[in-house]
Amino acid sequence: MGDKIIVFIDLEATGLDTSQCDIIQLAAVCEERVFNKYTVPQQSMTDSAKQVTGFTVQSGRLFRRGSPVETISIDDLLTSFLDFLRSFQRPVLLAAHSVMRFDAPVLTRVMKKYDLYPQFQQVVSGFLDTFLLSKRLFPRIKGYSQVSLVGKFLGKTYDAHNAEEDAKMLQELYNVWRPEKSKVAISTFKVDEKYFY
DNA sequence: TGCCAGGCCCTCTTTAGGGCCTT
Repeated sequence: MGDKIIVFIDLEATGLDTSQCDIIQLAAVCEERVFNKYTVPQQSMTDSAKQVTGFTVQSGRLFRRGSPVETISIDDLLTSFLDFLRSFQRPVLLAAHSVMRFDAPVLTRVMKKYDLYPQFQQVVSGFLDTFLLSKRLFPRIKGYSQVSLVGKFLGKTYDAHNAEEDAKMLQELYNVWRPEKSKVAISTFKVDEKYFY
């Protein structure tokens, strides 16, 4: 249980329904190392997802705020993500804001769909939910959205809903918080918890 | 199998329920 590697992740998707949404962008950050890939979703985006993320699909191409974005297949995206995680040479903890509500169920479902879940389980030891963690660390503050936490603790605004920026900001927040191990442990969940499909 | 977090805060509360937060 010594020092686990924490990889901060974020994903943008076609909507909030974890049982069926498609991944559009997946980013992961660990210290100076960065993973960031995009893929064209198979299904249309919800109106609110379009509004929030700024992504659009036109003629099978992905755009963010009107600019074209380089994409790869979802299969390649997932495979290269696993390669990135494996490069740390030990099981990693995936940290994201509300990971238990959103990122973990989506990743679990999609990994299973592409028969990559055994590999995923092999390299990922668990999930750290920074939303739950922030509420334990700072029980009396007003808002716990990532944007408000970044504003409060880092004193800055940023390109929210760009997965890479979100993941980087999350790492910065964590480094500023320097949470006790016990509070981290309480906000950490095993990969194969039964509520993931 | 069947279930879809989860713990704290607020309030039209304490014999409880809904919102937060994530796209």
